[in-house]
Amino acid sequence: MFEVRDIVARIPRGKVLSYGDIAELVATGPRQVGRIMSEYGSGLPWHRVVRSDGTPAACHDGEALRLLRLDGTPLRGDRVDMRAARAPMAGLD
DNA sequence: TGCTTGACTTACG
DNA sequence: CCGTAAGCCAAGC
Repeated sequence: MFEVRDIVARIPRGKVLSYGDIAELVATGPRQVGRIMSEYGSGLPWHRVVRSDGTPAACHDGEALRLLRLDGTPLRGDRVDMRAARAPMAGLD
């Protein structure tokens, strides 16, 4: 699960990653990513991790939007513009 | 070992 | 846009 923490910690400012994307990188299911975040997500920019449709994580959605705005993440209304805000998965190394 | 649950995803209506 | 269903992997009981 260090993988997940490492990846989330490396997400560049103004970019985001979906649970599914992280799940692909760590070769596991999206639900595990969420579960890991709930347990070890402390201290990580969890607000840069959104769902595949661009909606913020299930908790602190208002907080997430606020932080994303501060990060300069391409927001479209109350959700993230995934097309532009999805971080390159090959560069987080 | 088997069932339930969850910061999820995709597809349908 | 919202609700429902099936698939998914791991933890907890």
